[in-house]
Amino acid sequence: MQIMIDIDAEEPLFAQLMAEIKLAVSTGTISPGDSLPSIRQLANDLNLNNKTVAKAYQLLERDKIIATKGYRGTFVHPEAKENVDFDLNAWVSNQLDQTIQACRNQGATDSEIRIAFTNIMQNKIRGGH
Amino acid sequence: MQIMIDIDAEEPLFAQLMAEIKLAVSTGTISPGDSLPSIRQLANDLNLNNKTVAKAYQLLERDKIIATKGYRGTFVHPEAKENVDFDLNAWVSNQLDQTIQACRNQGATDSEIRIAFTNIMQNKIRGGH
DNA sequence: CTATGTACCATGTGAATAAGTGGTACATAG
DNA sequence: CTATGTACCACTTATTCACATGGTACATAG
Repeated sequence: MQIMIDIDAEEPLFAQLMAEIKLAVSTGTISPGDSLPSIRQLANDLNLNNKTVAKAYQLLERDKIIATKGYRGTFVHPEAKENVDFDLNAWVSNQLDQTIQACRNQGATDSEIRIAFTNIMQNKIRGGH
Repeated sequence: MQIMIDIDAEEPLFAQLMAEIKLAVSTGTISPGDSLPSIRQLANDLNLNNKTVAKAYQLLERDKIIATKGYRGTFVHPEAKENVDFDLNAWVSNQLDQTIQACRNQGATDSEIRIAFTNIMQNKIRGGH
């Protein structure tokens, strides 16, 4: 498995790494059960920070592309090949897009939508003021 | 109609003004067909900037609380009393809240939700990278 | 000429956020 | 002791945005 990270790309480093690993899974370069390099090892090889690799690994585990087994290391998830096709971010984008379009159709300003969104994300669903 | 604006309040000035006018409508202080002070006049009386008052007026017109008639001035909308009860911002908040909770339930990170939201608001529903 | 709403231009301020870096520490198990 | 993933802490950098301000200008119609 050879991974190239472009520091100058506008795509975040952790996202690039995620994409590369997903690609490796979908192309069969790595298969379910295969072991992956440790966070520290991969960070060292790619000249990345541990946290950056850890972030990518955490998200990949959430997406059931990989599975960490604590001190035993990290492995490709048994159902990785099925799960690489599901893009959570795309799903989220679709959900949000529908809602936003509905709000716009009701006449809401983008500014108002943004403010409402921010309030919700901060659990400040303020009513009066 | 007496309107008080609190410069030190955390509520934005234009929002305060909107709330005051809505209140005046719902309490009957002003009635459909009544004329409202001009933007410049009200800005002067309340010591606000023209743009701030104009913003409040524009949003109130969108919400069909008031109706501007060009050079003839601004008036309380015929159906103002019915429309003051509908809070577009609250409706937007509800829509967004439901969608966001659904995304969270799918495992999406708040950060991911924010990024997807930002991309959509910028019409950059990027697919690849 | 005056007043209406409206449309541009621009600026400043403050807050929130993403991304990444860095360090320390922990329990686990070989 | 070493290596695993993981959890905290704090910090910098850059971007985006809401809000408010200021000025200029326009067509409209009295």
